[in-house]
Amino acid sequence: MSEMVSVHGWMEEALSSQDEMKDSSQRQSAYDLLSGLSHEEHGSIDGEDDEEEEDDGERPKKRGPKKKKMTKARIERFRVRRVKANARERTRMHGLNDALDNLRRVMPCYSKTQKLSKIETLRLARNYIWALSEVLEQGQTAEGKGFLEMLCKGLSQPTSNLVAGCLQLGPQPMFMEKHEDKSSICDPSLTSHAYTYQSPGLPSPPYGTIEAHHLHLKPPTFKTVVDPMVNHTINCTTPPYDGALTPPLSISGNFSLKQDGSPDLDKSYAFRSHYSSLGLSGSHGHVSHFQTAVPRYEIPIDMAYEAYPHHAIFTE
DNA sequence: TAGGCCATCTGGTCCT
DNA sequence: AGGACCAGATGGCCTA
Repeated sequence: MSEMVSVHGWMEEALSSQDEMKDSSQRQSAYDLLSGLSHEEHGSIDGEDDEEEEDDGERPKKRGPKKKKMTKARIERFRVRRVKANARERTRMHGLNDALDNLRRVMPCYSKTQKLSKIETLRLARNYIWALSEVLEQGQTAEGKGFLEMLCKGLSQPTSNLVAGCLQLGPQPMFMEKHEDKSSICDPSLTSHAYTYQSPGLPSPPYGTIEAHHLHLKPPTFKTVVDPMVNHTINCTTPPYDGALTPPLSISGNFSLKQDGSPDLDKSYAFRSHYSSLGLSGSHGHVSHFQTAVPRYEIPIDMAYEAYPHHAIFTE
């Protein structure tokens, strides 16, 4: 790798006189122009090819076929080959990035302005597949704590918050208990964020901000799920949704409770609620109340959850 | 300023 | 010989 360093050093030196080349394509062509020759090739131009040197006792003689002398034509061929290889590699990486973008679009949450990093996209994709498999195989619902936990497993806190925000749920206490640091703040600005789709609390850095029209909540698109709780079939196939998103619900909004405390799934199917402008008013009141009541949210996380089990999205 | 993320260049390896 | 793929290095950009 020292060779590579020297190559880069050589190129950088050559490039240093071209300060204005900020544009990557410009820089790329400069690289291509200047880097047509590898370190070794470069050395060979002047007939200093190691392979052809006499053994001076300091360097062991290398095995293998002797290298051909670098003629001008050969140098040119190498240069052209290197330039072409660079272009192919760029194209290949662009293809890879396009594929990643496509993957991002089918993730449970998608934002043009707040793109998941590559690694987080892959992790979330894995979790999403896993979570949906669980839904199919074990008849779980694609909503709520369990589903969210599966989605967020192994994700960074910002990504977890993003997913939670998109699904309008906060990471739950049990989920949080996995983390050692419980002294960190609970940040209902996340809830505020969820309400307004702006990003004071959600994982803005390093990803930027979320805007409502950029958020694209993508519910799972499996065909039907038999919900054991209500023993009827829910049609979960949701058409692509491009319209404005409705403000999210609080947890209590998403999971309305019957009078006996059991979840009223007829009223609380998360994704369905998501596309409805109805049923929001109740939760709005709660969220707003919470926000005004606890302006800075410097509460230990378990305390906060006890106090506001239904209204907060807690950060790690 | 450090750290995360990214695009790009590069040389090595494998395959056709 | 040349293309695809890969991983290391590097520098730029952005944010805390």
